[in-house]
Amino acid sequence: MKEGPDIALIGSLIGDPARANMLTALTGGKALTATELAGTAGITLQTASSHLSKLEAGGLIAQRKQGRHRYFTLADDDVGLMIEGLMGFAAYRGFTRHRTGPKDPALRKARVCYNHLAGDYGVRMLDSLIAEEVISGAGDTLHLTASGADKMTALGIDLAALTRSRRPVCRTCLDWSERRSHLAGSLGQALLTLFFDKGWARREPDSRAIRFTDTGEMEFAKLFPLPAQPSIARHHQQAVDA
Amino acid sequence: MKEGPDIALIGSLIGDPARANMLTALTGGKALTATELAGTAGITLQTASSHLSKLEAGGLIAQRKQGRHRYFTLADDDVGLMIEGLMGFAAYRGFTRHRTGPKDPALRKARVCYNHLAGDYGVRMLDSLIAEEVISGAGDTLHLTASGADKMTALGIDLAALTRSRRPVCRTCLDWSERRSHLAGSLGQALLTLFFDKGWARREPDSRAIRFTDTGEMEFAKLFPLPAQPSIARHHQQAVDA
DNA sequence: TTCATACTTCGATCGTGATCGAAGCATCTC
DNA sequence: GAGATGCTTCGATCACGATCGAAGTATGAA
Repeated sequence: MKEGPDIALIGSLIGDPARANMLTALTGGKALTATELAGTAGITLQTASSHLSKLEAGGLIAQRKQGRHRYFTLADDDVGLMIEGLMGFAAYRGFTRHRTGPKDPALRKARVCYNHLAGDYGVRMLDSLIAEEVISGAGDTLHLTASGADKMTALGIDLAALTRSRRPVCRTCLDWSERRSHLAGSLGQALLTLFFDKGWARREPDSRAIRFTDTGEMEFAKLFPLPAQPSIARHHQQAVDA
Repeated sequence: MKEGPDIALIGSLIGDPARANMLTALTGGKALTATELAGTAGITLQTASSHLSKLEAGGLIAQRKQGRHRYFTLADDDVGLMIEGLMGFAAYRGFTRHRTGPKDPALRKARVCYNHLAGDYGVRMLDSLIAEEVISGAGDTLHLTASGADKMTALGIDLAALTRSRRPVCRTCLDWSERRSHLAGSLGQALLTLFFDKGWARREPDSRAIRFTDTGEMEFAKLFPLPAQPSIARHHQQAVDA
């Protein structure tokens, strides 16, 4: 017995409601202060401080001092993917937090997943990128094609900078609302940043939801057309049925 | 705040060491009795019973009465994938359970992941299946090709039976030791069953490890040849580096 | 310097949940 | 039937950890 890695440690870190709320908030991608996190979790600053030090000791979050503030973020992409994965599992089981709020449709349409685009739009974007052969790959191994690299450069994305880091350029991330993959990795991050920079989309205040502007919707539809007759329809159906 | 699904519930279920041990044991795929699970977790039968009812209420496990025994299994494939995913995260963070046991190399080579093959051999098998165009697909959407269906049928796999169920035929499952995907879904299960039925491999007693026989090794290498010059080498490197 | 803000540490309280003994129920064997 | 085995339920204990008040430290503002 006692085989394999220890999942109880991570489970217990996530298992506390206050910590889970903080982690969920941090999945929004913005760096938050201890006071802000205490507010979202509904606890005092002292208690929050205790939780935050535990999360940091567990390697789930990182902090950055800036003046008299301490900004907390998720430790890295992996933590974001792991939490988004758990959310997918929980959502599928119906473990929603009591009422599904009014913001729910907006979250399902488009939201921030740590640092990249998730929700219906996120899944559509990856589908389109694959259909247009910007990205190719089988299984979980994705990579940019030569023509895809040209397209991304034309969009104004500095591919050299992306490949310079040690992070993977293209990764899949399981979407909790769609139960299909969207694009993560440094390219996924760069694309979301592009949307913000071009003014095509902006974050809803105090939410993970992303609202596209009218021109943003148009440009998105133009850049990421849906395949007319998706060859993956059969599998998609299975994924929904499963 | 309070957006999205509730991950604290699942976290707290997994967060208890006794429950985590039971779930890990059940990831071996075999149905286990309450007494056996109590043994692996190192607790009395009464305590185990309490934990098991909680896990069942949370939808993570299912039980099946058989005479005076109650056999427990993971509720479905999704639970297995979720736990294997957490293990991958935990292993990568170095959250191993104190000493990495002597069985560790065997586990990394080949093991049962709920109902399909995992470890180095599992990853190699999926790589080969994709390289040989038995399975195709981009991102996380995998499906059998026409020629692949013929090959599987020739092996003695009843594809009609696989597609009859509502489960997906091909799925990816993140491997905690390799940090890459292997094949899950009903086809993944059917292939592992085939190895056992043909006598090519057998389970180590009281372990998730799988030991291939000499002929099993040969047949496996013949059936699932490695691509000579893997086109995915670049991405693989990234995944390892990340 | 003085005050305010942001956060941590200490210490005490308190509740929840893990644990196990004992008793009860179901099923199989003889 | 009697006895044994497998498991659940009840009840009590007990420890750990979540919580917050109070005090202490660091940084910025006046």
